[in-house]
Amino acid sequence: MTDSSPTDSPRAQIKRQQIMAAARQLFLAQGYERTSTETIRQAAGISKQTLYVYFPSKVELLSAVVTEELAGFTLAQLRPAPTTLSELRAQLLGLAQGFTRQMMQPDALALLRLLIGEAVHLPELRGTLRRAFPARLLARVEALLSAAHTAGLINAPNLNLSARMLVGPVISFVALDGLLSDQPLGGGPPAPPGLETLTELVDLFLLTVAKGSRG
Amino acid sequence: MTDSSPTDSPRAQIKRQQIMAAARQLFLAQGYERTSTETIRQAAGISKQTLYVYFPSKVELLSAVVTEELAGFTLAQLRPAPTTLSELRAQLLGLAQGFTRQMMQPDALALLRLLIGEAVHLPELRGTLRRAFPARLLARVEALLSAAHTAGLINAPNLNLSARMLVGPVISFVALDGLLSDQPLGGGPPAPPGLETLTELVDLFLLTVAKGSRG
DNA sequence: TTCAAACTGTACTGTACAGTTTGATTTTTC
DNA sequence: GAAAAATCAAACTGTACAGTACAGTTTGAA
Repeated sequence: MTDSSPTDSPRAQIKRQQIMAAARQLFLAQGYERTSTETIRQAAGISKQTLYVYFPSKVELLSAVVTEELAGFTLAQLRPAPTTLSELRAQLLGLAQGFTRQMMQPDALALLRLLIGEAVHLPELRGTLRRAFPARLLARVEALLSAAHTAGLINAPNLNLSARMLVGPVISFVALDGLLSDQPLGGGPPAPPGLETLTELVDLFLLTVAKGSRG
Repeated sequence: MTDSSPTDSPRAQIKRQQIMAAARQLFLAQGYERTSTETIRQAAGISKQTLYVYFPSKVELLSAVVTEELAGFTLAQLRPAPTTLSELRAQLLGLAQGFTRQMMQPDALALLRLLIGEAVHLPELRGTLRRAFPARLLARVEALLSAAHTAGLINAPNLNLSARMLVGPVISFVALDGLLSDQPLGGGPPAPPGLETLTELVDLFLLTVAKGSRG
């Protein structure tokens, strides 16, 4: 937003990245309030003045970090609409697997924690919530199911609820095992659900949209 | 824990509650770091000295507040093991409904936000996570399904995953619409899913554990 | 009336922090 | 090699905060 960089030269870009990398690590590890600009400047190896040349305030630095971090999350490639149940199954599995793999990383969980805990109190981050990863997954699955429904593959009168039947269990792994478990911070990442579990989940899910299962 | 109350007289109990009520409101609205002991003391209408007589530190006050708040959440009464599918259905619906009704309250969401955002950084709260509400729901549903399975009502080789198939979608409402939506803070509570939606959800879920649907 | 517990207000300690100012020094660019 | 841009260190401003010290006041029961 407020681009107070000295120039937009490659040089300046690099410095920006250098500052953001340092800030990123600290914000994710300690949270926003517990991280001081002094610590950030030390970690970035620059003077305080330079920091404020590149970012007008601490909160704008956070905003830049979070925005970039969020942009790093990707959902599995959008593929052509499925024409068979087996294609649908494969696409759903791909989405579920890609999501959990990325999300169960310590950094991803820390980012989510940061967003959930701080965004309410920081207007600068408010809009970021809408673009948050789990919400994007729900939209994507809903679109996929809609296509499958149009193609006559499945039976789903309530698309949003059906999407939640798949996305919900996936989120439950992240939320319960990732966000709400009390493992010590250094104690390695929480174990993500295995591929077999996700396959089993997708198959259970397909039962709920199978043709003929309801009116 | 550290009980530094002047006495355990009813009088002291009341004062404790009075302080905790003020702190509760502030912590939930603003978060831990953004709430000062000075503000708490003002809201409680007492002197700073008194506050520190009843609670040895700010973080212990938070801990007391969170612990009490969490104790206020209840799951639907434990009922006798279901003997018919229709009983199972009713019990599942009761759990899902009770959970969402409580959880979609602004205060409940704020507490969850506080737990997720702060507990990692405050050893005093770490253990509280294990007792957090959503995790309790999963355990309860799993136990219920186990009983139903023993009674021969359902088919569920993977009890934990099956429980997640119900709990996950319920959590998805809280997580996506409650925690990760960016509605302005004063803008009323997020709309909880209606009873029809939850009924539909339970029925979809039952398809995944219906006898005969898989080996 | 006395006594003890609870409470008050105020001032204070020590610390931490975001952001600014200054004036000098380095680095880049032409 | 000079002008311009970027960076630096360090001191400083103003504020905020957790927790303590203190000296005096209220309250309620014996």
